[in-house]
Amino acid sequence: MAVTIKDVALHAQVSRSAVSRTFTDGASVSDKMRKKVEKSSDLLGYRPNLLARSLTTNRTKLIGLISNNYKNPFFFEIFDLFTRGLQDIGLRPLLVNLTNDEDPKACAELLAQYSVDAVIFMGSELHAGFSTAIRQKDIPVVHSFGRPADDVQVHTISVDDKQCGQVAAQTLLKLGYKSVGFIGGGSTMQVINDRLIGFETEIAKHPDIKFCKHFAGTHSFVAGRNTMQKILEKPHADAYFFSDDILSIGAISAIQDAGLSVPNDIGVIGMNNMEMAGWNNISLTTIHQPTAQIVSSTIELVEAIMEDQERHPETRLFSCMLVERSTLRSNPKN
Amino acid sequence: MAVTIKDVALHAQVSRSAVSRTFTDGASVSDKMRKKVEKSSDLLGYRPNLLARSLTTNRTKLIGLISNNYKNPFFFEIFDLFTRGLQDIGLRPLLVNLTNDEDPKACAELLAQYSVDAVIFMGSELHAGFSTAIRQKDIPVVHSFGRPADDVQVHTISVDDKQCGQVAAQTLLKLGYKSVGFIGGGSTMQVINDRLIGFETEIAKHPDIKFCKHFAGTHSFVAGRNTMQKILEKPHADAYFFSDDILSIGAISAIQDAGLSVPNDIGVIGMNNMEMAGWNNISLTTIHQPTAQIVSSTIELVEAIMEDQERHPETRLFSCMLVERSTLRSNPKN
DNA sequence: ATATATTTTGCAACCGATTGCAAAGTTGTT
DNA sequence: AACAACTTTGCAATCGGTTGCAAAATATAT
Repeated sequence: MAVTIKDVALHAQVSRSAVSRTFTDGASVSDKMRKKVEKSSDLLGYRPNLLARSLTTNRTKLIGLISNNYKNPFFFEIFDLFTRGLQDIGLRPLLVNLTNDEDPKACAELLAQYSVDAVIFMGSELHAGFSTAIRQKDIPVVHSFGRPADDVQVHTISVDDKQCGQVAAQTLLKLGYKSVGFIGGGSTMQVINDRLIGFETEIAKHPDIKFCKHFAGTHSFVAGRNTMQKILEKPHADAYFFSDDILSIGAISAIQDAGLSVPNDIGVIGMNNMEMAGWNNISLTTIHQPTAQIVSSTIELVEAIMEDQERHPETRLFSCMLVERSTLRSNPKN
Repeated sequence: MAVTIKDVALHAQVSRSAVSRTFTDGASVSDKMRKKVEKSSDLLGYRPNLLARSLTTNRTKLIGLISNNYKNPFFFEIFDLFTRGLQDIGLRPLLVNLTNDEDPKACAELLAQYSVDAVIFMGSELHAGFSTAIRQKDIPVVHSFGRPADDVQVHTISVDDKQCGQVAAQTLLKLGYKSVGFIGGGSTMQVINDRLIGFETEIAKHPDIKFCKHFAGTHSFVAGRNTMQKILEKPHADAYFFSDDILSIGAISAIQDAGLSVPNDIGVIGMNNMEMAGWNNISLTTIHQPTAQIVSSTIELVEAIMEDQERHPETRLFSCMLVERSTLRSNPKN
């Protein structure tokens, strides 16, 4: 069995309180006592049991890390950032995979049973039932990389999706594209809708530009490819903005298979700037979201909320950035 | 504050034991009592605190899920499988990211402090210090998708790497390639070495075949691309077997940029059959590992070990399968 | 109805920690 | 040396549960 505080106390001939105090910072212990306890602890290999501790401190340092986006490699990058960021400050991510519509209510309950200090949801679509269930348990929630439905009050950190759409539109306009399209994942998702609004609003300022939109249903290679194949059966636009890089990559494969060229026949601009977008065989022009900043800001906010539970829900929006590569024409056509 | 067993006992006018018993299966409670308790619990919204429970049961249902492979999208697929598989049987993954050489000893200690019931390491290279540290704490470990160094005794579940190399070699031989190469990630990794051994041994049976090998240092697109670029500066083989799909994909981009064609000028066969390998614009011929089976077998083994800690370390090897796509010539050249 | 076997229940101790409080020990002042 | 002020320590209660044991309740046999 693992060595407990009792063993150390016995060995060092001191009270259990003394041992406890040397392991909680800010507690009052004399140097002499500390030395004595540390000697015994080292000898026996004692570490405080964090779960037992949590019983009295009401702090587990466990953070629920939830996502429903295990199919898009972009989220793996975010995963990496989150897990490292959390463990760097001594917090431990407890994972929940909501990919397959697992019951969000039950999942919220489970997190409560593990007394997580907070919950981070990463992904575009935060299930309303989940967030209310979790908040009802008084567990702080932060939603990152997405926007909740309008009626949900929750801390939100993401890129400015409308601006992303706007920048994409401006980029296409500047390059002289006359007929442009938007291709999104699901039509019901808030972030995708925002990107669409930003894009369409900007395009609408130029009545001579033709506009169309399509939805692929989900953010995946296959969805992008299939959607583009359908589009190519009829007359098409000369450039498309996609709500996710992975869609663009699928679409490009369809375009090329149809014997057309990117960017000569059709221009493509993606969204996210996932690592793959920079690969030389893809070289996707795309809108970059500052993932590292969003992640660290999320973690900071989580820390802050744990201190002050009453904090009012806040929204932090980050600016995007155009990353020019090779899937749009480089000069305005005239 | 959350509602506790005490609140329920008070409300239902029964003892705390009674409440506890209705929430632990196999305990002796009369139907009448159960109904009474359940009524109160439902009303108050009570769920047992799993961490408090763990104090007496010595079971947390927490499983440490460790990886040092957050850069290779193939592992995201495995991640998805593991997290879903675990939560399906009521276990919760506690994540540790070892990507950046975080101190494995400290990490092992941390997992012990959270009293995880077991640890799953997924990745090719299990740090010896880590595994001994964790086993010293009497926490069961299973290593999946990799092989530990020879001197480490630990439960191991993976594909038969030597066989993978062998199958790759046979495939190339059958298609009449006369000069073949092996391109691996790190030269020190056991799995890569095994793949090399399987490959080289098979090739060596045919003295007329030319053989060479290279190491890219790591499994990434860029590493594959750079390595191939170097190779192309001099006379090269006419087909290569890569120890990971992602290397192949990087290499293909280099080959194509050099104005050569896959498979006409150079054949490529990868390893893993990650989802991306099946994308139409890549269509990589590769060796498939049965990931779903490896994952579920790992989880089963973990459950078994938790029952019987004394179980002797065991190795489970799965067969691989060739997946033919478009990066090798389709008929023997003569 | 009584004796016996079986099931159900509550008491109290325990799991591994923390912490308020009062007693004991130090230090400084006069 | 006596006293006050402050620090350090241990006691005992507590966190939210589980569980062995004996008493109470119920079922079964005679």
